[in-house]
Amino acid sequence: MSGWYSGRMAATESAGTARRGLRADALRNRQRIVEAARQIFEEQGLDAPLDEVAERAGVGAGTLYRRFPTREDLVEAAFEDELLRVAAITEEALRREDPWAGFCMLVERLCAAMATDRGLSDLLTVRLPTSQVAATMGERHAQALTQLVRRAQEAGVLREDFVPEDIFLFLMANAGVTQVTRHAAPHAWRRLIAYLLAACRAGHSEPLPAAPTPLQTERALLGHAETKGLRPTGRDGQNKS
Amino acid sequence: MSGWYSGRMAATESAGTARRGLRADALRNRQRIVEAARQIFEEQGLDAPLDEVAERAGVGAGTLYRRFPTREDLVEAAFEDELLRVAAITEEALRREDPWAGFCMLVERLCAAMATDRGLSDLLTVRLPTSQVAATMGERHAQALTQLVRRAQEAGVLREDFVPEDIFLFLMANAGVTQVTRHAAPHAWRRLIAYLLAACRAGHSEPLPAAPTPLQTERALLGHAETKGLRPTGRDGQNKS
DNA sequence: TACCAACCGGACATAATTCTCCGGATTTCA
DNA sequence: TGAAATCCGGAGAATTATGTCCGGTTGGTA
Repeated sequence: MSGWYSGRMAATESAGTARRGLRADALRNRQRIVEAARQIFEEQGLDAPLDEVAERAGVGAGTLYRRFPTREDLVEAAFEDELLRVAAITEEALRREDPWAGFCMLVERLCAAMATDRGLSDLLTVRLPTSQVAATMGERHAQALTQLVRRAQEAGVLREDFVPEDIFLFLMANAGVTQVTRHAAPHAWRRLIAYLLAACRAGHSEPLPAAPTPLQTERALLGHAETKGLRPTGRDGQNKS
Repeated sequence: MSGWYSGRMAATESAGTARRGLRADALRNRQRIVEAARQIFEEQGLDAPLDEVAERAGVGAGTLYRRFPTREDLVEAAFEDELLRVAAITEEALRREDPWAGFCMLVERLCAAMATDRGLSDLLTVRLPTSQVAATMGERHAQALTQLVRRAQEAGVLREDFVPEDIFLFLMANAGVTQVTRHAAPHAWRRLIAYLLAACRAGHSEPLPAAPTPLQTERALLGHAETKGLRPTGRDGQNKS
């Protein structure tokens, strides 16, 4: 949103489409498209119709497809800075002195980011490996992640059989919860994570965040069903055959 | 598959479409459609194209839509017996003497059923409240569920702040994991559930099932992305603009 | 200022899915 | 057996999303 294109990255050119040599109006439109995509993806997930992105950006569909030939190109451009921010979480967690606090921080911050951004949620689970950005980011952080886990285990606060891949397991679980509860019980995922962190800890068990009420649960499921593809089916009367 | 239509249910008529008074060929086709739907839904989830159901059933699209005007009608008919089987799990768990074993059995069996049946997974999370069957089944078992939880808590083996709604939380999390890992790491969900059960228990922590290897994790994500909407995009060469 | 290359945008072709219509075939019952 | 009620099935209209094409416009440069 702020400095999504900083000059130092010009060499990397990770977004798949050349940025240099663009005419002024082309560059302007590119920015508007990326910003619109970021919003739409955050609201609707990575499967959102691209025409809607073009509309919000105020450009024609042709402009969008010319600049970003595939959906993946657009996804990469839209989440470039967001992924950097996510990546920074691991390093920030490593800077914490308390190994357990660092570990919890990683899980909680990752899940929190996914809870507020459907696109990011898709990106970190379903689509992770199809994205070039994610690949490089994953490389860059697999090491930090392993380090964070090992440090907590050596401190004796994390169970020995925990493996770094479990983080992804947790992210998938988190995605499953947020996908359904996002609107009616936006904090349900915190309870899931609290359970999982309690299970990771060698011993102990801390009080859980409030559970969603039955009403919240019901509305979570209902609301999500309405949001997804379950429209009134278009049929008005019975067929009189 | 075997006795999905037992005469004693004729009074209930829960499937939304009348079954009595159907001509012989109509009834035959109805059965074939329901069986085909059960298979397709199990393989592809509840959003599978209905034409595919018609094709596998060996009937025309018109026949399918005449018998089941909405997708929900077909879903209900297809999962009628499956839901009864799921419902029986709770009662079976209650018949176990050990409260903790009963509780674990409930969670594990529910999740196992979801892991092998995409349609059931959808039904128990995303679409649960839109289904009439699920509503009645939910009524019937909310009580047994509460009883199972309370029993375990009174025995001192289940943490006091666990609530029956947490079961749904676990199911959503399980759905999130199985959705992604179904093909490449079909047992990843067991590890998640083991974590969650460990967290539920008041104290203790048992060894976890094997974690998915990095290769499995990668293939899980890749395979799932291929299966879902990420086809080759239809474009072959670069656009030469 | 004037020209050309680059770019814009919407109309259009394509594809997938849902749902309907109706001529023709089949079953049932007298 | 024969007629009438019922049902079948595929063609096709409507909808939604994707990706392309081309006439017209704009920005940059001489």
